[in-house]
Amino acid sequence: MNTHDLDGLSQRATGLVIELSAAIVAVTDEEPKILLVSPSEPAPRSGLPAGPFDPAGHRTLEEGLRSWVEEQTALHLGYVEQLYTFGDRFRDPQERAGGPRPVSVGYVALVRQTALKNTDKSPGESTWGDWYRYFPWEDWRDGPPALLDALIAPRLAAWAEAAGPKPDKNRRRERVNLAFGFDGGSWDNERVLDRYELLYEAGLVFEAVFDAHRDPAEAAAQTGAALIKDHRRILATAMGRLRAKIKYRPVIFELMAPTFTLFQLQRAVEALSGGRLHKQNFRRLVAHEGLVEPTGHISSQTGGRPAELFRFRREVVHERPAPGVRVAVQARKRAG
Amino acid sequence: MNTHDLDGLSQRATGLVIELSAAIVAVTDEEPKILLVSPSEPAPRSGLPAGPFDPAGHRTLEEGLRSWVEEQTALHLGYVEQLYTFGDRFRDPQERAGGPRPVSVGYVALVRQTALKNTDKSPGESTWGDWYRYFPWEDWRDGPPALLDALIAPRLAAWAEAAGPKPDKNRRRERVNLAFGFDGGSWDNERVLDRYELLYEAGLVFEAVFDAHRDPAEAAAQTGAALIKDHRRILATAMGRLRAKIKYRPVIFELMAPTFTLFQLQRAVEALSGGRLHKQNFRRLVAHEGLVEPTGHISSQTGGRPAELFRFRREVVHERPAPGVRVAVQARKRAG
DNA sequence: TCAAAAGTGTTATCCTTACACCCATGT
DNA sequence: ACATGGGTGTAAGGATAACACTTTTGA
Repeated sequence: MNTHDLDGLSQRATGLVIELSAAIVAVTDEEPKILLVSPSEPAPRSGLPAGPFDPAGHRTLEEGLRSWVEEQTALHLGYVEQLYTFGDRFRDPQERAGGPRPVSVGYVALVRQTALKNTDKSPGESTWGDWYRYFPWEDWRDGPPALLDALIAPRLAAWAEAAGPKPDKNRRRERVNLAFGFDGGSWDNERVLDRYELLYEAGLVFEAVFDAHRDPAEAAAQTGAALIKDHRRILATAMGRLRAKIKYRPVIFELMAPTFTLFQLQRAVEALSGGRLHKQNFRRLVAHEGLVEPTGHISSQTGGRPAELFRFRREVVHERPAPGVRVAVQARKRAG
Repeated sequence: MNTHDLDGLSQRATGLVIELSAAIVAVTDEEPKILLVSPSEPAPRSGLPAGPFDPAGHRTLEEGLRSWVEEQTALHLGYVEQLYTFGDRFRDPQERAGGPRPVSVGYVALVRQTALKNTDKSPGESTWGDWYRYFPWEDWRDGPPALLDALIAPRLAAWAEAAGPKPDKNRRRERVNLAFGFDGGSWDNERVLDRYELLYEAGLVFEAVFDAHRDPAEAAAQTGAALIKDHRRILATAMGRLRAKIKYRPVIFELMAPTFTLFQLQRAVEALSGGRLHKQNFRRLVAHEGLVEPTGHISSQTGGRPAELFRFRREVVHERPAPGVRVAVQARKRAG
């Protein structure tokens, strides 16, 4: 999945191609995972499952996406949601080399842990990767990531104060403080894209260095692993959207096995949210909101006292206007 | 602005064109307005400002949109947000006639009331229209619209119960009840798109009849005024997004003059939300959230006791994680 | 004088958050 | 015994929604 594949196709003539890309998310062993494909080309980086939209063959954009994913990963998608359409010039180096102008429509899809096993032996080279590998600064489950104060804060400060008119400096500083909660502000776990875009603009992610054809040695300043094209941007959008959405739609259950303990559910929410939740209140909350119902069965695989297994109560969508795990991630105010 | 314009352009060869469309919203005299252009073609319907994305000339999608809007309406856009990308086959009748496959990227833009006057005499044929003209069932400010019980409910029920396997019927009935709050459910003012899509699928909006090349006499069942192509769908998306967004982002102030009374602000929120708010609580809320600050000036144009003029407190975005007019539209439980 | 809108005060209720504490299992 | 996770009770504080009521203007 690479713009090279398109040379010679009719899209060439127009200089315009729509690429459909999917961030496919699962939660396994309490860790958030993302499905990746490794292009056969000698590319050093992997990417999301993706493929060009076929105006003649695809009835809708989403259908086109589903067929590409099925072809590349032998995975059948359930929940799929469109995220955003990116069309910035030169996010794909192929474009400078005379390739077509890529416009990419990003999607997020959720699959169950059980589906994961089935596709371990999938065709092609698709693999599951830890999504925090690409955004280490987004994982606050063990407290504020050291990376933030050690590397990101000073680098972004330097970028914000760089040469230029004063209003520009102020605006940059403002954006940094807002997105990262640096100057007394608080960390908003939904602003994943804002943060990634700032790091990109400041040249602190590999993609930025690469896209600008600057010295790859600068990649030493690299924060997180890179993906091809603007796939990491799509992944950031997916993360932000999911973190927002679990609060008012029961999407988390798309990631769970048919039955689960409340603790497993909590871990899954924490995995996406990137923070810890208050156990007792979490349990009361999901019960109170009518999101789950007991199955009567017991799991003894807990490592402690056996736990009751629950299932998702589908009826909840009729009872409440916005059913979701409306949990406040435990406040850990950053120092300074 | 019409796919005809594209014939002969390079896009022709590919059968693919990206159309950029904007729902430009303002609030004047307490009424929500939408900017429309009337194509010079002998089309019976008007549409949103729109134009094709130019891969060679436009640096980003949003920049392309802005340049088309400025060209067509002489209006400079401030706040702009991308909504969704639609690519369903045959939403544009031109496509059946051998035209290129249109993929449209929809945007919503907000402009101030003051900007409105400046463009009354704009070039081209752009005019402001009442947005509830296109969605009469969305305006609950004077109570539940009669249209709902009189026309929409029975027609949708008939559609849901139409021939087909039982699971399909159930699913259709479910969707209708959820979207319109018919069966004891409540009206969620954000589900604008869900409702429009159902009406479209059920053949109850003009566009559906027209697109399917069915007897235009059926347009008698028309609910709301029609727009060209899928522009009404984009407008529905814009409405839903705005109604959601005013609750957690201070976007409403993009529509207000620099200073305003609290009642004007309330009316603007009501105009978008389509419902009434509790006056006393609204005032306390915006004050309490720190969204506004008094200017010290007084307006006597109120029709009653003179009111203090307020302005938006920009600093609020630093103080709260999600500043917005988090108001509950006054509950008017539907009968039945 | 009356209608219309600006404002203030008060209360009951619900939700959130935090803390304390006991229960059952495996090692 | 103790670590780990399951599970219950309760109380303080804040936000919300619904009232009632007074004030100030223009027609």
